[in-house]
Amino acid sequence: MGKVDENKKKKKETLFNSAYELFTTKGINSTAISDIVEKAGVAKGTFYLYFKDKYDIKNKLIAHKTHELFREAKSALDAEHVQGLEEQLIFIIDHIIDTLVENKPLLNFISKNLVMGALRSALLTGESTDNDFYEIFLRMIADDKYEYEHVDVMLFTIVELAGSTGYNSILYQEPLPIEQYKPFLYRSVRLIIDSHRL
Amino acid sequence: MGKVDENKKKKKETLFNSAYELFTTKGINSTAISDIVEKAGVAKGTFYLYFKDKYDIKNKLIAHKTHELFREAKSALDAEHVQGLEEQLIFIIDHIIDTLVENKPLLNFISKNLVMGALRSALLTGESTDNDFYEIFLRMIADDKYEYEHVDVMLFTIVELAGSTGYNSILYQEPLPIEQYKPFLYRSVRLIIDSHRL
Amino acid sequence: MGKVDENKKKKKETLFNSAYELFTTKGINSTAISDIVEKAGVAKGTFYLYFKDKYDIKNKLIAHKTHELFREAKSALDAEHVQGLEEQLIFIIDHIIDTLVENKPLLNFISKNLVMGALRSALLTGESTDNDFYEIFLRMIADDKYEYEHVDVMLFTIVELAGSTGYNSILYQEPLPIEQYKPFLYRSVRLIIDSHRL
Amino acid sequence: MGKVDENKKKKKETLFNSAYELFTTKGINSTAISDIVEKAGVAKGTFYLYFKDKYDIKNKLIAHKTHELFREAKSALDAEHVQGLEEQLIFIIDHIIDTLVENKPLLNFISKNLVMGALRSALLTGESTDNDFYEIFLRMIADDKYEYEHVDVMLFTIVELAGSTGYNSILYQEPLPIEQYKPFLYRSVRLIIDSHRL
DNA sequence: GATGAATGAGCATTCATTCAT
DNA sequence: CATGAATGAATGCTCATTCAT
Repeated sequence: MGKVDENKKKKKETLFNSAYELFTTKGINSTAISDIVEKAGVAKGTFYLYFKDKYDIKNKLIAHKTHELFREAKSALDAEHVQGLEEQLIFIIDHIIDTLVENKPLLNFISKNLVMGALRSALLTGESTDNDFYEIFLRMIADDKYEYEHVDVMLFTIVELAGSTGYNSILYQEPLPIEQYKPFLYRSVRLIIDSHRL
Repeated sequence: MGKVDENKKKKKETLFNSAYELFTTKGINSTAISDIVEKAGVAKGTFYLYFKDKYDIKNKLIAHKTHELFREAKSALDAEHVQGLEEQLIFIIDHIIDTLVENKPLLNFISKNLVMGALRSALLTGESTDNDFYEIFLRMIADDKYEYEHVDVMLFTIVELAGSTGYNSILYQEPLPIEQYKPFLYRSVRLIIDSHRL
Repeated sequence: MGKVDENKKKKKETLFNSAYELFTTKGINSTAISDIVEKAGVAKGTFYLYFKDKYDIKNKLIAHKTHELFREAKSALDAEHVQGLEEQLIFIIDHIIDTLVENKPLLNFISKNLVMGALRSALLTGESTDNDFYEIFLRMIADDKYEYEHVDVMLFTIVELAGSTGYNSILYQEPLPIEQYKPFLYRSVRLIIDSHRL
Repeated sequence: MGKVDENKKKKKETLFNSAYELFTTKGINSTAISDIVEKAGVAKGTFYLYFKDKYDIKNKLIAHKTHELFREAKSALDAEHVQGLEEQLIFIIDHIIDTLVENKPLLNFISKNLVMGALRSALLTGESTDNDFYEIFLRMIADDKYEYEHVDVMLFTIVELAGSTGYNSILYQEPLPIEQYKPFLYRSVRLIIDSHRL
């Protein structure tokens, strides 16, 4: 990669990071492009060299951050030796929840976009195939000792349930703080998995 | 109610309706207060006599519309003679889903705000107590022949699950069109209810 | 007219005058709306209360100024007792040329828009019918002792010829200064009129 | 001409053609230099190696296109054996009108600049002397069997008249479509020529 | 209460021009 | 010669909010 291309990538990343910081602290609506470029230390026009508008960078950020979240959870899972699909899926959910508990601005940012974003992220980012988490999930399911039917429905239901309840529980402690809600959530997740077992 | 008060209420309602129509067709971000007042046929200053700003009217609209949704579902439930908590809750969910299938702009508008909005709506609207659907749900549970523990957690989990999956299924037909997804959703709902039965 | 309406009309006129001054001195392309409002001493938003954009005010200005030019020429004609269509038309042309010689910025501004603008100005301004110069010309022709055919073609040809040659002669002294070119122009005008006489 | 010079000329021509295409389709004001270079497939900086700015290329284009128009008309005239100045001048006007009828974007572009542009084009382009149409016209006049006075005034008047009326008649069909207006125009042209005959 | 003219800060976006490579 | 990334001034336009009537 030439020096110019290196520089370009660096500029884009700086804009990316600046936007993320501002979106999570001030909110998207209150963040002006002039804020982003000022923080990034580049000229206003430069922003438009890399992104179409504020919503372009927002979408790319959400996809990127969601991706990161799953990638980290999967790495952690691979480091341990968790047996059984139920335990594996709950491990991933638990890891993501713990990460978001520590990073509420991030939770607030990706908010309820998490779910569909996650499963579609490969599409959005256009990144390499080994990042396709949907594929990873399917492989995990296939490797389990049990057989499952309607796996896409199963995954969808679990992810939506965890995402939606986790969001409220973490941010508002309603109806319970997340640590107290976890047992209920994981029980429901297990029930849903069981119900798809052949 | 005096003629003046009547007139006042009417103006407020006109603004309410105009805002709703614009929010659902143009989106909230693209709707200006000047659009709302123009459609409502009142002067710009008048808006500020009734609402603080665009987000004030937005929140009140969401609460109002959510309320309406539950009220209609409850009325329909009362018209039939559905026995058993499972059947009753599923009836309500089913009714709301069917309503939203026919009214996608509304779904899009209340979107994922539905859930918390619903349970908190009494707070937001400050309306009369007999509209408190949380109370209504509690009574339904109390009237069932079984006993339940952690009813608030149970309701929360069900509502979040139904809201989150229903939203995607209706609007994007993912992972399945809503009619095909319903059996899976209702099975999960039943499992969650069962797991809270003493 | 209420005080408010009076004020509105005054604001619009101030914007009109400021725009005209700037357009004629700096040119249209180099005149920003912020220049106009600054000169007019009003806020930027006020401009958009009265005009759609820069080109809206430009078109209205051209129509207005062209109108004025013809109105003044006609008034001068009526003050004298000029006999015969040829003499009358040449009087009007001569009066307009003399006015523009004294006001080159105006000539430069309306430039070649003069002609069509003039004959269509009633349409553009939507002003009262007695300003319709096309009608006035037709009446002048009808009142002449001779009969004419294809009067619309005759007027069009004369006006285009006078406008086009006058513009160059006044502004660039090419091929001759206007005072030296006038005899040639008026001879051509007479020939064209004669050729339409029955 | 060396290969480098050839390449240079080619680049300049590509920019020229791209600019013309854009000016005629999008208009000059709406055409950015970045549009021109993109269409030409050269880098932005390259533009500035050949032209000062947008208006530089515009002026050169007008002169070039006008030139072409006259050159083609003269070629066509030479191919036929038209006798008499009147017939010759009308032949040229007629040829140019017919060309512009088929190419309205071009007419729109050179618009009313045609006239002065034509007579001054030798100056603007700085091209070789045998392209000087003014000289060509003078020779045509000298070769006629009649003698003329004030030939510069005569040419100027004819060219302005034809340019100005033709523009409106072709583009707006006002006051008549060009084919119906032609007899009137040519009659006026003949009258003007006659009036300069000694 | 109701109006709507006026405001002017605020913002997105464009684009001619430069200059290091 | 040619490039094209970077610049940042310039500008059109929006819109929430105010306030005199």
